Amino acid sequence: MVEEKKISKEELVEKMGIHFEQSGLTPLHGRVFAYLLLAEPSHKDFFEIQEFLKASKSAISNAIKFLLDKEMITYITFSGDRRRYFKVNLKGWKAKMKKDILAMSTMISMLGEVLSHKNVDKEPEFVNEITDFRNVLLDIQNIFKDYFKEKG
Amino acid sequence: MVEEKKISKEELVEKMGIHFEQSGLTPLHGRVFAYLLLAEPSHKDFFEIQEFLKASKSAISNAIKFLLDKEMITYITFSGDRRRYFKVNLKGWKAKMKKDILAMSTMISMLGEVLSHKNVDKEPEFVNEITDFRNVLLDIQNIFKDYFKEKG
DNA sequence: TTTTTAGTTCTGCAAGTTAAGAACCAAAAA
DNA sequence: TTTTTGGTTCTTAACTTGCAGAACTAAAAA
Repeated sequence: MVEEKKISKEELVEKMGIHFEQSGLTPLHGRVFAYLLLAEPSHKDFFEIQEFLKASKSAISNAIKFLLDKEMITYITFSGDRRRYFKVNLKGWKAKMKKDILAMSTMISMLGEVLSHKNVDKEPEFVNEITDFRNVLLDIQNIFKDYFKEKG
Repeated sequence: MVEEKKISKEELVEKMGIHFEQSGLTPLHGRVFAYLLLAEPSHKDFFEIQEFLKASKSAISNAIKFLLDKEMITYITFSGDRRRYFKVNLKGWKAKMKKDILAMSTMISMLGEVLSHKNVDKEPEFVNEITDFRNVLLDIQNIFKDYFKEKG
């Protein structure tokens, strides 16, 4: 049975690129990451990335620099070959996600400060709503802590 | 015992504003929301917001429009008073957060497409890593679904 | 009717961002 | 030593954003 690949690599890179863009990367950074996710073999050199994405060297260089810095990609090398071969770093990506999720703690502590500024007697319903919301965040945070404790 | 409020309202608005900015709002949109979170009473009119934040009418108008559209705030009115009094909408905020979290499903389905493009025989370890990562996302999504099913 | 209030919408600009192009550089090859 | 390879860094153009200011509008007050 021949497998049908409904959507081309190019199209999928664009589509995923848009998603990464929406989650904070620049269009090109997103496309570089998407390209590497789809790459077969999973490691590609500078020129292959540049050629596929038809972008300038400087843009590719900066994208690689950025993604390396965020630990969303790493690279491997082969002896007798000066080029670096870049590939997605799933561990780094996961760590980043974990960090983003746990950034919730900032919100939790800020809501704590908000509550400490409130006069409970004045608008008890509103104070309760904030408290409840903060408790939801605390619940979620604990669920995650448990999950990450168990599953890394 | 007299309560000491360590940090001023102004400072807290700036601090929270920066946090909201980092999570996608513009600086001013973030500050308006932060101001309303701290407001006592919890509803403030256009001019009070403008005065506190020292911003232009148009900027405040657009911030309010934006936050209303995202359902992060609502307003109440009082008979014989034409002004609208804006206040944070905790239900709407929570709903937005929930929606943002469940936007993860886009990533899950994209990784599904990535996997369908992969030749499993070629780099089984990498395919497994992606599969594992996708499963983590699925786990997290389910944890949220369960939590929200139980606790609203 | 005119004026004031409570905003909204339009216009414009300063600041920031994205990516291109060219100049540059270090290591390896010739 | 010179040239090529594999990039990085600097500069710049095009575009986007965030917000101010001014013009505008509809409802209420005078």
